Amino acid sequence: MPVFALVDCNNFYVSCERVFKPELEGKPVIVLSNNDGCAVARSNEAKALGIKMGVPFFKLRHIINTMDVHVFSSNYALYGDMSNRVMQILDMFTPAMEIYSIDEAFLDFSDFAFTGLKSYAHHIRKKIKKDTGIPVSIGMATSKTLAKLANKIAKSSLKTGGVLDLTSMKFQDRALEITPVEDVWGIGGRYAAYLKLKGIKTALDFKYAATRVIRKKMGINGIRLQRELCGESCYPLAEDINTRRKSVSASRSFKKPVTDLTALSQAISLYISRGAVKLREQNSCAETMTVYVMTSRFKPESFYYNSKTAVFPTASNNTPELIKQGKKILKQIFKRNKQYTKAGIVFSNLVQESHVQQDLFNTKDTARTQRLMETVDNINSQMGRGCVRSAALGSSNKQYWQTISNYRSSAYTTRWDQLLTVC
DNA sequence: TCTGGGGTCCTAGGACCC
DNA sequence: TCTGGGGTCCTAGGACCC
Repeated sequence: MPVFALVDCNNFYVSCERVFKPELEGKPVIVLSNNDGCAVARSNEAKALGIKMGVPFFKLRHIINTMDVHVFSSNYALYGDMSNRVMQILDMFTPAMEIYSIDEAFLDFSDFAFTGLKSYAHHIRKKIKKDTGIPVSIGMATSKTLAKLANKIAKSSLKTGGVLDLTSMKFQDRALEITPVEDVWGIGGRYAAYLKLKGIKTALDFKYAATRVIRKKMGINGIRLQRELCGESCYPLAEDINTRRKSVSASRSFKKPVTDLTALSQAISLYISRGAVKLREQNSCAETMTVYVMTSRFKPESFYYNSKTAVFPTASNNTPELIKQGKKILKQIFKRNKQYTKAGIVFSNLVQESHVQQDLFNTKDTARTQRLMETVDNINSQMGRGCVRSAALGSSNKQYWQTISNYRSSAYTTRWDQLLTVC
């Protein structure tokens, strides 16, 4: 029988900031999303003040000022690097693991013949805290969904000491009983509302609910979820999940609404060039590209969204070529007199660079443009993103459609000029 | 005034073909 | 008056995750 351990960093972004500012320990701290838009990470003290996940920053101003909440813009260079450190340590403790997100990983504990899973998990926990400064919680069970659930309880209940082993049937139903149905991995707000109407309020209710009811609304995944809660594994460990994505996207909300095509065109060109870098990093080419623009969804009376997808005769990851196509699409979906607040692109139907079907009628020198892209990527990775860029992005570094981050901490671990100084 | 970004999977429905 | 049916492919949209 498989055994999964889910290791999840506690309030990860906040914990990363605290590693370099230990004086913030015990104080309310939040980290904002891109554009300083919403609270996306909160310390326990901030949670205790009632600051909810995803609440817009402007609605928090009052509580932040009166309760002395410390605020950070998100600093992905720092979090990405801290994440790598944690994952490297985890890798030493398991034959196989799946890095599920920036702050969590599933470890394969299936073949561990000994029964001391709990003390092993405590050991891992201590090691990570000592070597990186990041606190983690660990949940163990025979399915990923149950491991998730165990982790959640380990995190919130002090007496677990940050570790909960749910591999034995004995405690499973008790754990499900105290878990609201919306806290089950895979059940969001919409499903939870439906389930509650049907009298399904806890994870335990869900486990024993009529399959027909689940199936009707949630499809095949609902059935799998039900089995997972019974301890039967339906989602195997996926290794190397990050090495080759199935789609790559880039988008941003603007500082201020944008109305003219030129500015939108520059923004779209920037997202395409960022997306194309990601494609080249994983040696992929895209067969299709979707471009979309939208106005604020908080003004439903004037809301406008439009998108269009182009299919290329030859899959590509060539920035200038993609920008050319992107501009064409943008012209087709652009509508005048609209207050655009966000735009983006999605590359999908990705194929391996080496497997790209060449277009018979394509007479362009692909080897040459490929070398050019490599050179540009090399310069930018050494000199900083955007050092060499397409003219389509516009000349100014401070475009008004660019984004805000007023509370950014230093890139302590990835830039020499921002290393922490110890006096 | 100010409301994130990047992913995944599934399903319904339309177009097309035989 | 009667007006096929099934398979496949594609896309848009909906749901979820962190």
